[in-house]
Amino acid sequence: MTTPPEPRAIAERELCGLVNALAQRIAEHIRTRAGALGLTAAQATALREMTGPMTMRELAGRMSCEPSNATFVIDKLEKQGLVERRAHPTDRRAKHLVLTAEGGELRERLLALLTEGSPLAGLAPEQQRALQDLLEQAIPRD
Amino acid sequence: MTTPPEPRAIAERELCGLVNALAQRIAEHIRTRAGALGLTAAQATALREMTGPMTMRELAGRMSCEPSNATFVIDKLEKQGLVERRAHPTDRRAKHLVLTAEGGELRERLLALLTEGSPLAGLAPEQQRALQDLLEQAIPRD
DNA sequence: CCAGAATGTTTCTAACTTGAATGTTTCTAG
DNA sequence: CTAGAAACATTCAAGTTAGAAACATTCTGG
Repeated sequence: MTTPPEPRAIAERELCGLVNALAQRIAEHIRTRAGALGLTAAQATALREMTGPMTMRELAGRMSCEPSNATFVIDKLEKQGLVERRAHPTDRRAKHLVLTAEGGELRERLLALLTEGSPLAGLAPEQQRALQDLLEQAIPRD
Repeated sequence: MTTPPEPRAIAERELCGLVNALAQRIAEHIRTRAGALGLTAAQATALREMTGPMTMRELAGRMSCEPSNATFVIDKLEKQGLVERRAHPTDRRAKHLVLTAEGGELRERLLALLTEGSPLAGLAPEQQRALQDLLEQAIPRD
């Protein structure tokens, strides 16, 4: 009587737990690999997402974190000489983040480390594609 | 030339980002709903996972966090009179976590809040099932 | 042109999380 | 039995995160 069996909601809760569990596994994987390069997990994630010049806000979006946190992380990377904050070409409010030569090189090494022993290795390629489709549908368009 | 096109690895990286993005959405959803009840996200997650009496370590596993963090979170819930730390029936090293009457009541209200407006609402029931299958396969058995 | 709203970034604080070290209890091999 | 290894929980210190407040710049409607 206290629990009107609502299997729909229960399944959704379990699903939330699973998503979080996998995210944690991924985070831990990144932590260990990044540690081998003297980076924290957040720094590695930032480096991973730096596919090209971008703004602080864009990086924060890619990292799924708050802009204030991106500031904190980029501070560290800049201090290590891996990233530069340049003036944005068209918007003086914004900063243009650019990888230094050293940063680009470290990024390549990081990406190589991250691909081996991935937490997603348990899924076949077409399953990964299916997972990607589902996740993209679950996440509302920006 | 700097990037020998490795589409397989690139797709895996994108997937990691998507998993993390969804986990963040779920966390934010929990944060806001929990806030309405005077709980933090971690406290709400703990309450959500308290499906019955369990040990500290088991709760940590369900929350996908370290045991030391579970100690911290349960401290707060206990101080609010929502959970009790009792002696474990068979193992004197372990604690037996039990919801108080008040805790059980608040848990029901929380679960009701969490189900409405879920970040997973964008998926049809059979898609949620498919997602669950994929995640369970991706996460290695305990 | 101008005032106000909106946006990009940073600062600051409070809270959260991890990881290592510690104390207690249980298990196991000799 | 009993000594050492292993497991449960906690404490503590250090690092990470979100959120609100503040500053500078850009956008928009009058």
